[in-house]
Amino acid sequence: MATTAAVPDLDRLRPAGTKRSSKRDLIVNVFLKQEGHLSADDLVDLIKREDHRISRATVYRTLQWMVDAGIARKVDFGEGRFRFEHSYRHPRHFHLICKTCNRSYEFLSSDIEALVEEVATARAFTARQSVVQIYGTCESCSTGRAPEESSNSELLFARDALRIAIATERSGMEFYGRGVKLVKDPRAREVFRKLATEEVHHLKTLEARYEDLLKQDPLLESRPTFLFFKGAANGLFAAGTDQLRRDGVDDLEAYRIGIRCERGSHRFFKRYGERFEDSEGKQVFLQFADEEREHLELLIREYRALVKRQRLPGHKATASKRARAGRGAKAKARARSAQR
Amino acid sequence: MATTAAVPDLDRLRPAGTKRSSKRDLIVNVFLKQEGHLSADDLVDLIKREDHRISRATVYRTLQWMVDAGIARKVDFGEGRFRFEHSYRHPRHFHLICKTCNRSYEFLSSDIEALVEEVATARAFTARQSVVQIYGTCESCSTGRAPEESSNSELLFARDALRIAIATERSGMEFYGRGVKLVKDPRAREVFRKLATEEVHHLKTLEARYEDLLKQDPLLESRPTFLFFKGAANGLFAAGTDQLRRDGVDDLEAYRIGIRCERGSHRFFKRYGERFEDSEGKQVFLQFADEEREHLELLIREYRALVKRQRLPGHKATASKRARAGRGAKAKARARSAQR
DNA sequence: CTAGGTGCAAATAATTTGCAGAGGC
DNA sequence: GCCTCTGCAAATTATTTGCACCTAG
Repeated sequence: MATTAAVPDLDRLRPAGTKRSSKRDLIVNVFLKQEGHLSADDLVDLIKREDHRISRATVYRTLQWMVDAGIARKVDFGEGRFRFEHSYRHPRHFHLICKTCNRSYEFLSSDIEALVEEVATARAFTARQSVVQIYGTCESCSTGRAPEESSNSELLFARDALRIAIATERSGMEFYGRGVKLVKDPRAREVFRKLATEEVHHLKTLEARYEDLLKQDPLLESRPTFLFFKGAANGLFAAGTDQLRRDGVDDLEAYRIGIRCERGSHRFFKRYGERFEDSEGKQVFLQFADEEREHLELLIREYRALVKRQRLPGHKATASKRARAGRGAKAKARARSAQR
Repeated sequence: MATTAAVPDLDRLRPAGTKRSSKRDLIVNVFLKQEGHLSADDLVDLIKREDHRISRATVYRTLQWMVDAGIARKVDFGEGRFRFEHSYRHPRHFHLICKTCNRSYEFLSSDIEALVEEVATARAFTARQSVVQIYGTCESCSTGRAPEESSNSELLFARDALRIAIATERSGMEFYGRGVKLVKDPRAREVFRKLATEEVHHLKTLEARYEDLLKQDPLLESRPTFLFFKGAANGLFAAGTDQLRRDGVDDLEAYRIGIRCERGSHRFFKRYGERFEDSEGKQVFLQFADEEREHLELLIREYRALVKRQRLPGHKATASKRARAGRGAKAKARARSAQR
């Protein structure tokens, strides 16, 4: 759908000491107009239709050039030959490959990526790229129903990332809202109130963006999940809100929980912001990543200030006594670990 | 190490209407003596050394025959040609592939497998096989140190599966031990006591097997993790034991927790028992799987009996009242879901 | 004796390369 | 004019196949 995008800024990508060529341009354009995973041969056929004087070798050379330039990715579905997919505006992803109809379906799993990283770390292996392929039979082949045409994965990625972001902001709002009521220190209450308001603003921005996205494909909401990310389904602050519900959460504890959640959410916006190849989505996410980092820093600062204030006499006797006693060291250790 | 195993019962594997042949036997034997991932060409070289009159075509044909017979698996590391690995006594696994030295390392992640299954289910895709490959640089290539010789993955698999099984039994022991003290109904106490004893027996069997395994490779304990399975590191009953620690766990709740844990542990033994290609390990695991299923059934029976008994009058008024009131339906629903 | 199994050489199939001429900067 | 791009044909690489011959059951 509508990926008839004009040739991107190829000039930027063009490796040094390289010349423009009308044939290469033609091949690149034809390639970018296609959806899905083309074999070299498929592309040759398409090219021959436009200009039959372009040779097979040139197509091969151009494919290699596109891979080097970062426009295309070479993928191997175990067929004994390679296929090529766009990488411009297509996030890295994994594949479901139907052995019956030879179609392939894309997905991304943050959870699998995290586990892959863990395994690599455990084996002291420096992972540069990973391939996850699930071979089997697709829904339309096993039910006999017509295959649903699939939306382009950039849109799906944006949709899912936004859904997660929205859930995160919503849970953040709830978290800080609950915090305002729970926290005893007046300054802390002010901090929580401020952050709650910010989350509301973020939420509005994200929801507006989500609406925009839906306009690009009316069926977008009904399409299957592209980005799998378990922990984030209810928002990254959901666990924190649960913790706030527990008895005996004092102001310091509330800060610590907030710090943990903000850190997760900062990471989320940073990581997925970088994955967006669409510059607007990227901007929104990276801006939020920055803001979340500011929240994080604010919380840490305030946390420390509160620790200091509680240590001073003239406050609640019990609290300051505890702080001066054995607990002081522990709290410091926690604050330190909170910075990590 | 020591995989110079005699040719397995090839006769069993031999497809119907197939004739014995000394050349094929030679090829199969040479293949099975090798460790690691051979390309067809590697094997041809090895064969030529033994008998230079065996042709390339025969090697190819025999490799295909081995794949069909289930002795070998064809793997694709994206080199433009296939490699072959044993499947006899080698559990299915994933790969870390070093692009510098072209060595490949094996691992298995139950966690990744579970996520892969989830993704497939979400997309209504019938998964038959999945490939996970991590490309990058291995430890010895990035540090320059000599590569550690790796143990054969059958042993590593057995080691890790046994470790998990031992942790599971240990946690099961603790779970039932705690249950005995906590549970009020005398019959339930008896059930918990019985199960605790059984877990002790299991534990002994498994520990003995683990000791045997260590004899096969003195360095076995120091080798890196092969089977990654997060949830099971502390035993599949660990979470259950934590739940027992909570306040307000009544006898029924204790049963429900036990049912959940036994189900997980039954699944574990079944799933990994089937993966063992070593018949002894397989036997131990599958036998345990059966016993865990019996435990499971016992718990469900006893759970139901207790529900019934509590519903009868003459018992603790509060408990039976609750059971007769709104809670009855809920408990039934839980029992039903417990059967799944 | 007959269905497989095997060797050899030739066929495929995907991709790469050498080289001479064409074309952009 | 120089250096890159391109077409063409030939080379390379991994794997398969046709066919005549061989061998186990």
